[in-house]
Amino acid sequence: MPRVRSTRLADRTGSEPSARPGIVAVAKQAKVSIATVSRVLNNLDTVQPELVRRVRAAIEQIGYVPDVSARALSSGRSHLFGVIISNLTNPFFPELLQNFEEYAVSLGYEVLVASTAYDLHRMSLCIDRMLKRKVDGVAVMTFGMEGPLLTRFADRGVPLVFMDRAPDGPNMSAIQVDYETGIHQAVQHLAVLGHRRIGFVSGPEQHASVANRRFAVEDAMRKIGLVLEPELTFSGDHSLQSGELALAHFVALPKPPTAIVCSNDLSAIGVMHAAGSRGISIPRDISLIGFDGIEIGAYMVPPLTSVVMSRRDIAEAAVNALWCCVEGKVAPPTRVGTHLLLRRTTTVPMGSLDDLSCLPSS
Amino acid sequence: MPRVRSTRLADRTGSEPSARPGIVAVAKQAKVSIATVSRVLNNLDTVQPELVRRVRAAIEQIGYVPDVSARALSSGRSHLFGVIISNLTNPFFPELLQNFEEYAVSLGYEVLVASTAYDLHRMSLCIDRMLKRKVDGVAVMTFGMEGPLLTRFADRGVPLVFMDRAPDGPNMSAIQVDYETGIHQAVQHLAVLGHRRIGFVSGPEQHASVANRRFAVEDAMRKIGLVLEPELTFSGDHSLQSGELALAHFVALPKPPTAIVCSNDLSAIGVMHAAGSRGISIPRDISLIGFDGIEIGAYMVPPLTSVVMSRRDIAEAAVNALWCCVEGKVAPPTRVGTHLLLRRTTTVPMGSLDDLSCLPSS
DNA sequence: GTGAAAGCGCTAACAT
DNA sequence: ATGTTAGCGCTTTCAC
Repeated sequence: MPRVRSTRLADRTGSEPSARPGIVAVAKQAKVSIATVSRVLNNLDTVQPELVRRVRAAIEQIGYVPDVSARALSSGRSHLFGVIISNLTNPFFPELLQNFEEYAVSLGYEVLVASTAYDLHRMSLCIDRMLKRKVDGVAVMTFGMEGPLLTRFADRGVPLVFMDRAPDGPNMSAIQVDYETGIHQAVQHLAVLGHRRIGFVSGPEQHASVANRRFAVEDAMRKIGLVLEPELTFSGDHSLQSGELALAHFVALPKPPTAIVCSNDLSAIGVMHAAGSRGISIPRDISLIGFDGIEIGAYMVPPLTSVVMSRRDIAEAAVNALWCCVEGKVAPPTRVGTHLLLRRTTTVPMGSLDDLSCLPSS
Repeated sequence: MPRVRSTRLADRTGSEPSARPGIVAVAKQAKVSIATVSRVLNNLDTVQPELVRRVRAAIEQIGYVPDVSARALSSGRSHLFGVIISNLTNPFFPELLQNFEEYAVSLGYEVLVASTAYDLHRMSLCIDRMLKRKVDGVAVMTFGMEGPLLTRFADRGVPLVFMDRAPDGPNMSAIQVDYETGIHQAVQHLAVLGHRRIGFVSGPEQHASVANRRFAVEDAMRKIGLVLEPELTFSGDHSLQSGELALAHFVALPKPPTAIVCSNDLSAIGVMHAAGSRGISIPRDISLIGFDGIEIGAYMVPPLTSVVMSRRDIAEAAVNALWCCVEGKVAPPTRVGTHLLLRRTTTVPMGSLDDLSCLPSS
């Protein structure tokens, strides 16, 4: 006995919304079987051009839109990519997401965003959400997705892409980022200006992509005969607040650094803010370099010098890795570059300026 | 003849991912019918407690996760809410989205984000995407969704929620924002400081929520005997860049304003930046008030005074309106408040300071 | 190359 | 209160 499903919809709207035409309607209109329509929809080049034309015309004519749920149910693929990030309010992520969305959509996918706020429970919930929606792949842009949590994905064979380092596994891939180049440029730049006491504000180092930034800084300093002093290293969490704390820590030191490198722009902005409210001038008193190259950095006063990492490149690499996995193709290894973007938060260190200004009077 | 669908998955992963248990497995395990399982899943309180317990236990035991596609296909509801915004890179939207997501998820919904970049073609695409995924409702947080575009939603009976003003229709609702309070406070504050020439940087006024801000400014000024001069009104687009242009415009005037109110924080930050690069001091030379109260505003140097509008309230009102529509309930009318958040970008106007400083020497 | 038909895993009508 | 069963709109096998 036939059910009258459309009643529900009609009830909701008051006016009768035209019942959405299905694949059957298209088939009828084009005088072909639904199988053929399906083939055309999926570009299975085993259909005669004439039939393709007729089907296309029919689709156009009756305004047919395929039903994603039905397709997902029967094909097992949701055409959904998940993105797990820590926090949307760090401008880096929206910028990343914007690109991710654009590229994913161009490939016929939608994006499901979930933010963890670094909270283990919320992380677990995020995974549930992704699993429930049967995402075809997930880009994990936060840390803490190890061990037991990860196996939930692995068990279902969900492809995963990470930053920098992926756990072992058949469906795991990683986006390689070349931190060295940009960070070496940054450290070099400071050294050339005359800085020797360089401080570093780190982020949540559980995340490989964050730890690697510190390694790159240490490495760059070592290469020019400097060391990253433990007291000049502040462990933050990439938030504005942690930047403030970092500055407070540094200026309380007997010998504060003359320059600070931050693991991300948000902390750098925090440093600027804290400096401003203490009457410490950036860059006159302390030079500052951030990391990420977020747009708003250019609008700080003074504009923030930063090591730029292309959101677009990362987003596209991530989508691509996922897409390749789904399609059974091998994702080409990607390496995303970084480079120093000079703006106005660096200058020669305090001391050297004093020396210069002393010359005339000596 | 039985198909062996799982082969595909197995092929993908190499190792055999345990076939996902379905509702049948749960029913078998709990020794009830699938209908009962379905009832438990949907909390249809017509099931005996004992059976509920058994079903819950079975679900737990075999790690059952309902299949959303199947559920969507058969129930006609996707449990997906769409959010259409102009641009993710304006910090206001991520902050809004974060709250939207949290609340929607707590109600069992996922969020599909689409950004239009104010581009008509992309807008149309956004609607296609939403329709294709059969979202149960859409929050439209950008302008340009009028007429023909909107009817695409209306035809399908998709509930819509807007800011400030909703088109007529059975499934349309609007979040009322009380701009007056906050903006009156802002204008009042400037007036009390002594400002008379107050400039206004507007946004894309096609959007009611933007136009209303201008009205509120005009209204507030009128109430204290001032008028918003046409030459002191700059029409921007809420971007950082348009803030820069605005400042350039204002300072080129024979009599520049002594204070500027911006339609959003991003433009205000643009104004600050442009001022900084011209050696114009905020607030000494020009006082500045933004709108939105985005987090980063507090980290500007000096911290940006702004009219705050709660992202949480707006997000929750939006989700709630949509949810009520879907559930056939009547959404209670919401009114979101605004208020002035004093930080450090306002002070007495230049002239009055001069007067004071002249006193001793006269 | 094309069509007929069997499910995909649920929900909801109907029968009990 | 619980079970039985017919679809939801597709994809995909299999037969032609």
